[in-house]
Amino acid sequence: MEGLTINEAARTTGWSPRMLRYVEQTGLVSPARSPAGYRLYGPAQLQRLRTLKELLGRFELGLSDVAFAARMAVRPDLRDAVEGWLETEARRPEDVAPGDWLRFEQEKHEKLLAVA
Amino acid sequence: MEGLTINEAARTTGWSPRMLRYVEQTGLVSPARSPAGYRLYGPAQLQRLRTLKELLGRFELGLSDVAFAARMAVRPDLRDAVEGWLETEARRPEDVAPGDWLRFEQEKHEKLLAVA
DNA sequence: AGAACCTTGACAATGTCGTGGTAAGGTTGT
DNA sequence: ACAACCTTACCACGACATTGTCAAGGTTCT
Repeated sequence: MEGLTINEAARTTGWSPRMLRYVEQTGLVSPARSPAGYRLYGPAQLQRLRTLKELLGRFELGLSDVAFAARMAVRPDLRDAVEGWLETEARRPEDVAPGDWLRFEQEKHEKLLAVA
Repeated sequence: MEGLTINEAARTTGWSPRMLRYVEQTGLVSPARSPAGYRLYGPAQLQRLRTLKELLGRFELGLSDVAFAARMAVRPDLRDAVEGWLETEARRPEDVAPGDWLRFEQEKHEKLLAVA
């Protein structure tokens, strides 16, 4: 029995057993399994669970937010598309010649979405 | 009346008027206003609305996902904390000496969360 | 002035998220 | 064998996300 079982892990991380299963379901922290199927949390998982809790509390995030970030981290096409869309938001008309900036935006969006 | 009113914008973008108000509420696309308070969508907003629709459909995203990405784009502390947490996920024990890697993770998380 | 817009606000239906339970059944340590 | 675990699979509830629709009232165009 290499590692803590779910109730032990719950006690040392502050999550409930129920939530540990839910966190696993989101794909954010997945423990190993014993031959009989018991969840076995190692030091790495325990640490990740604690810091995850910190992260969520500090910024008022939901698990789904972090799960979405994870999805972006693993899929460059997603990330590029989202960040590309967001980049145009900050851009101001003053940055570009009066007649050009709209066409610029348009082509940029088209390119980004076409590639993705 | 510089720009399209909400129903006109709805027709050319594929969003419903109701959803255009909702999108505005999420902060993702905010039209200008006429002196009387009418929403006026310019070419830039229309383009952003169309590409936003594309983006959501192509990757099965919700507005809240993109809103969260926008929040990260605007707050480096949030972004760094989330990405820092995620980075450890990909890392394998083999990358580091057997006794060191856990301490390494631990310190990394502590630093990241302390700074944020 | 009257039709055809626009505004905000509210109520409603459906769906997902975050959590907690509970039940039926397998595993483990003494 | 028996207590104390564990597993999966459900039901449930409140909060939020996504849409629609309707009402009361202001604006615009002809």
